[in-house]
Formats: sequence, C-alpha cells, structure tokens
Amino acid sequence: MKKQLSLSEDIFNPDIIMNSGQVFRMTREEEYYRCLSGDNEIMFYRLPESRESFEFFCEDDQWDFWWSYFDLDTDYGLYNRTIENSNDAFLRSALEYARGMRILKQDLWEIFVSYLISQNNNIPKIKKSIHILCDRYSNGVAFPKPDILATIPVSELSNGTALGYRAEYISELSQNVSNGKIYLDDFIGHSYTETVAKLTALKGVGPKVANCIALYGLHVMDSYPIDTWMKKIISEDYDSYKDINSYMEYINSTYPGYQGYVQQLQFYYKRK
DNA sequence: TCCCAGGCTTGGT
DNA sequence: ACCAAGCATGGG
Repeated sequence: MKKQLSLSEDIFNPDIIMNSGQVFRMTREEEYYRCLSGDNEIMFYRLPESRESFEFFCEDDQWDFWWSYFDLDTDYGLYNRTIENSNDAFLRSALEYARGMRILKQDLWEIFVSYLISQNNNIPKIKKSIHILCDRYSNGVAFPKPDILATIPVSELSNGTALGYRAEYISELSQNVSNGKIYLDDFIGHSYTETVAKLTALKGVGPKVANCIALYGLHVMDSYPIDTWMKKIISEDYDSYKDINSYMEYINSTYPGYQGYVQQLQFYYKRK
C-alpha cells in the first residue's frame, strides 16, 4: 500500500532519527529510506516538490505497526516548544541540532537482542552483529525469532558474529522466551520503575540496557538511558548539579513524560 | 601498545 | 551500599 503524510521538519527528520543510535536497521539509499523491524519492512521518501510530504510503501497489514513505530500519535512540537522556552542552553542547542528527532517504538524482541548486543560496544559493530544474525538465522530482512536462536549453540552463535560474551545472554533469553519461561508481553503496561525492575532481573540486562529496552521497545517515555556519553554530558555540561541524582531530579521534574526524548536530543548533539 | 565503545556480572570490602 | 576486576571484540 501507499500512504502520503505531511510531516514538518520540526517533528520528522529521518536523517536525524536514522543516525541517533536508537535504531540499527534504518538505512538510506539516495532519496529512499528503508526501515526493518521484526517481520516488518517499509520504504519511504520525501516528495521532491515539498519538504513536508512523504510517501510510504509497505504491506497493508503492516501500516498499523509503522504508524506506531514512528509514534505518529504524539505531537513532538509540544515538546519542542517547551524546550525552546526552557532556560537549559545545552538542551536548546541540542534541539536546534537534532530538530525532527522522534522516539521510535520498535519490535520488542529485536530491541531486547539489539540492546543486549549494545553493552560495552560501539554502534557500527552493533549494526554489523545484527546484520549477520539476520542473514545467518533469517532471510536477511526479518529479525531471527527466539525459537530459532534458542536452538543455536553458544559456540556457534558467537562464532563470526562479533557478539563475544554477549552471545551467552542472547542464548539464555532466547531459550527462556522460546520455552515460555518468559513472555515478552509481560513487560508491557507497567510504570517506569516497575518496567526497569522487571528488565534488570534478566541476565545481561543492567540499568542502561533496561532503560533502552523500555524506551525504544516499550515506549516508556520517562526512561532515560545513561551511558558513557550521557555521563560525559552530565559532568561537562551540567556541572552545577552536585551528583547524578540531583541531575535526574531536574530532568524528571522539568520534562515529565518525555525524558527519553530529551535524552535522545542530548545524546545526538554530544556525539556530533 | 593502550584506550574506548549506548555495561553487566561477579566477588571483594 | 559501594568498588574493582574481568569479560570478547574491533577500531583508532
């Protein structure tokens, strides 16, 4: 099917989103963007005569997924107005640099595995590992299912995938999901605190990865992943806060319900 | 060679 | 509750 949408640059900039580190299977070739997530695939491009009109192409029964994926029910313009009027100079600069950012709601299983891979790793290598997994254990388009990954010996899973010690975590989670000990749906619909608590109970999932799964897979928007870059930001650009707790009090009280969006803007801006 | 990368687990205080 | 070491891998 084909869908045309009008999305202003204030609220949708695919080049920004694609390179923001939240998504590992979004690519661009010439004017065409392509997203893969779970079993789903979509292509889109910006109409040449307009900066705001996009045409999307996907299977009929996948449109609902993609609508949700791009979080099109949420008005990011409202967040942007608040940030523009704030007295946070770093964040205002980040918004100017990252205008059109969104928080994607991606396939939950793919997000679990992708962010298990992400720990103590870098983005090009994460993409590479994911690409190999999709090629080797699926058709290269769909993300490999837990049932499949559960059958792969860890030695094979870690061989040639650059997964390293993370293969153990992926294997264990795949087995638990496959044999029904863990239901992914059980992670849906909880508060931020409960969600992170449930996630960090899993082997290989610490606070950072839990916040990423919560934000990008479950769309818990008050998540705020803190990695090495965010620590750098807090120490260098928010040095008036005496510690990380007082900084988080500021974030949580000033940007309630969209902390994850604020974090994404900061992260992208710092890495420029 | 050492350091870093969207960190976590484990075992010591 | 806090801290350091160890953990695979690849790039700079």
